Amino acid sequence: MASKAERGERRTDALSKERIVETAIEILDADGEGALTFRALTERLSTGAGAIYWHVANKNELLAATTNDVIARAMTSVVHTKDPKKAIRAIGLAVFDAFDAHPWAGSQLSREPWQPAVLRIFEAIGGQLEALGVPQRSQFDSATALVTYILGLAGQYAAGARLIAPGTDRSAFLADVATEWEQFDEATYPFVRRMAGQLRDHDDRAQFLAGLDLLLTGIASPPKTNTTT
Amino acid sequence: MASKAERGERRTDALSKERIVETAIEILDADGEGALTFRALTERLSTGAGAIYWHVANKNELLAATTNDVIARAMTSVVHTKDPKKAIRAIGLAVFDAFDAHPWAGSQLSREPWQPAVLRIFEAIGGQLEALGVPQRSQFDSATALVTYILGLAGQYAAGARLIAPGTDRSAFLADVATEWEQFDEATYPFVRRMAGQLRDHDDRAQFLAGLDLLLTGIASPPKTNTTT
DNA sequence: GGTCGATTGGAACAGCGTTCCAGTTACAGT
DNA sequence: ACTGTAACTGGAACGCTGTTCCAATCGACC
Repeated sequence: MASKAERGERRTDALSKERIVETAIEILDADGEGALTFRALTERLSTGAGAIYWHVANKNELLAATTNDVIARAMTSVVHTKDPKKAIRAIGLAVFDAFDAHPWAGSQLSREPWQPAVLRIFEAIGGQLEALGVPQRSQFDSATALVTYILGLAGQYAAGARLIAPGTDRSAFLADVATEWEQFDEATYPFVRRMAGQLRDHDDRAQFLAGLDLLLTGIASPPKTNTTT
Repeated sequence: MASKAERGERRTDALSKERIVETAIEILDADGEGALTFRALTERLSTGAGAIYWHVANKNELLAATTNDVIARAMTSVVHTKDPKKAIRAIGLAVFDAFDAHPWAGSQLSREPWQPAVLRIFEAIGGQLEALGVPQRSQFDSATALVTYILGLAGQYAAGARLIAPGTDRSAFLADVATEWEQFDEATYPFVRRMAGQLRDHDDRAQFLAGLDLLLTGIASPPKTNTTT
């Protein structure tokens, strides 16, 4: 943080990629994906478009930088544990909470994976698999499945957040959808109808964890030949 | 009033939502997401923007209609099986193959879930859980996890397809990324480095199935609390 | 043949990301 | 102290987008 002030800034209000990214995150958090335009950015930074383009290649790069920032912050907040299952759960929850706080990051990340930040998640999760007893040749599949699940949920969660958007009450919205589900045709949608009740009062975070645990159980299970215990 | 397309259309080249959606899919398949504009659409249909807006509310609705179309077609192609695991695998693969053929649908769907088509997937998968021996109260979590995984992968797969885009060779691209992985810092990315080899010659479809199986194994496992039956 | 709602085609609009460039700033070399 | 230069800035302009608006046309029925 203090590296720039060392050599004396060119100007006190000097522009920098960091300041641009920071401002972009503020706009995204405050008013959502649609609000992040170069015009909004220039106004907020009281500068011109050209100045921003000097620091940032284009909007995609800017978006990537914002999500990277969010994920990186989330990853550093993960507390370390010995128990590998708990560790993976902690990573998943950290990412989940990041997307909860910044839904726009979810939709961005699910559209543009393989950014550095995702590699960090991949690494962090993969590092636990050895301790979980997953054989080497299965680790790639397992890690990928976990990352896919986490990122996939991120995208859907973001979509959900976008759907409820304004001042609408979340539980009221869920209740509406649930009622809708209950009125589907019994013959073609029996399962959906049966699930309406659970949709109404489910908790996203708990559901995310439940799915993650299912995956972990599958991963930790011995390969499906005979179990000699 | 009653039947519009019964006999004698208004004009032989009559516009209709179906014809618009069909043309949109053609454009998307041929030239990708970015190519679908109302200008391209009007030119291809030799009409004006107003005519299209008479049948379609806006671009979002049009996009939703195209993905719905693709998914609906994929779902009808699923062959029925008695074995619930095989049935779920078949559903997953049908969806996967649909996204393989139409990558744009993947990114659209992961951004805008809960469309009718997704509900069809949810229903189809959920209907198998009873046969799998999943207790009622776990079925919601299990079905959601499965749909999340499938849709999440769709989004990432679509992103990957967009990345390789033009005439580039897929395996050459993977090799490049793998080489990149191998050169990461050993101290901070040991796992990523170890996985480089498997990334190089992995098969997306097989990997998808592997993850799905992990999830299925977890779902079919008895709940981990004490079973006092 | 006249009427009227359903449909069409295209011009016009506001807003977007991006490019371009003339101007300004801060320092290095003299 | 002066100047040359490269880093940086601000804003006008461009081409493209989704969308709106409306005058013209179509097809069925009186």
